[in-house]
Amino acid sequence: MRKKSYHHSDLKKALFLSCHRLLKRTDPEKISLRSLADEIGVSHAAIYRHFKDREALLEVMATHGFERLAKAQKSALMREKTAELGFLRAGVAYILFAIRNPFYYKIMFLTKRTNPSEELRRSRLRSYSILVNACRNYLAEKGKTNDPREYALMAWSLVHGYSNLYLETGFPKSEATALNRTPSQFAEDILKNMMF
Amino acid sequence: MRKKSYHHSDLKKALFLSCHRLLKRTDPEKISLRSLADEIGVSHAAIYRHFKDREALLEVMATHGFERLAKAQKSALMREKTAELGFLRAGVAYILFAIRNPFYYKIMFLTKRTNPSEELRRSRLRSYSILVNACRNYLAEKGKTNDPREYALMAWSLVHGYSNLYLETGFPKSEATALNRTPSQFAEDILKNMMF
DNA sequence: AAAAAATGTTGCCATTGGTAACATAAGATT
DNA sequence: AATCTTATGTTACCAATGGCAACATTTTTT
Repeated sequence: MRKKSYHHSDLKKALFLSCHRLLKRTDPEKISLRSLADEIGVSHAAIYRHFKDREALLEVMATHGFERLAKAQKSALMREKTAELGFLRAGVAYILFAIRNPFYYKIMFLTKRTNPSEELRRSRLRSYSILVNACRNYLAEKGKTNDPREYALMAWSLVHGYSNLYLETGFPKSEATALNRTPSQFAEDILKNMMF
Repeated sequence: MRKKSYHHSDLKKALFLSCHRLLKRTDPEKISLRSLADEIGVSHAAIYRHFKDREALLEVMATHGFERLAKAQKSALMREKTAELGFLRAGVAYILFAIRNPFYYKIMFLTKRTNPSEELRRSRLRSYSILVNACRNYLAEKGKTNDPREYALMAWSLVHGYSNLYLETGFPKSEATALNRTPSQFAEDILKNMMF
């Protein structure tokens, strides 16, 4: 296997993986196409053969983030027997994902994508529909008459807001420790409070 | 009054005002020091006599944003007679502020300030303490036994999350119109749902 | 084998945040 | 009033960045 073949075997995937690795510890704002290219050992302009521009690459990463989130929520849901517990766990899973993947979370939400691709919108919607479903089941199980869409949006707002406040202000964290709990226990309490 | 005096009379205030005007219609990411300087008719380097760097200027604007938000919340609170209604209105006022001042809201929250100044932290905290207070009053009025800090954080998460989702995904907006309501009516319903 | 398409490279550009060296105005000190 | 000091501008420069164009080298099609 030649070291210096003119053509990289699969630059697109290499870029994805490299970006993935960076997003584990780096603010997306600080990821430059040039540093990426350097790391891979390719010229910066090569990137444009695979992504229209910087934004396009970040969008792909955001889409991947939504897929990972959906997976985490689904597995949390399925681990529980009752719809009620499943709904609760899915909410906690959302928050845990945000806390554990702050930079992924940031490209998913905290950066406005002016013209989101079809794929990004789909993956975002899929993640939402998991929630709405869990919500519907929970409401049915409890015989509650709330509008599921309204209730789902409320739940989403709650976990999303908590996550954002955690990441951007650190407030939920300090409040949780002040009350002798972990942030995720605290989040669970808040979710329960909303539910009952 | 000479047009071209070497010294601008109050460049710091001019920068603030110019930035304020821009933030009404421009994404903070796209505000460059040079465009600001151009607009005012001053060289870009002059800015550094008044602000350490770009971040310092944005921080001042963020602080101002928190002051405006606190004002809006306070006036909403005082307009109502019962603690319950006041709490509700303050929440709606929060969301309205975000919706009406998307770019201010963004510099306040959606951009991580790695080393927030003392002033920024204070103004942020003041806005939070208004909420906690309203919350405490509401709980007392209703004879509820919830921990006010937990309840306040829940409420904050809710309105913050709703605002973010509105600004970043447009979801609350489309859901609201789908259910034949305005976003703020919808938000009010969600808040009520949380409260009762 | 020749043509075409895909994928990389180098070189360039404009924009940006930031710094240094210099210029001028305004105040303070004598 | 003359001079020194400080505040506040200016110009000139730098390095990093996203992006584009023109060119180079493979790979694929025909």
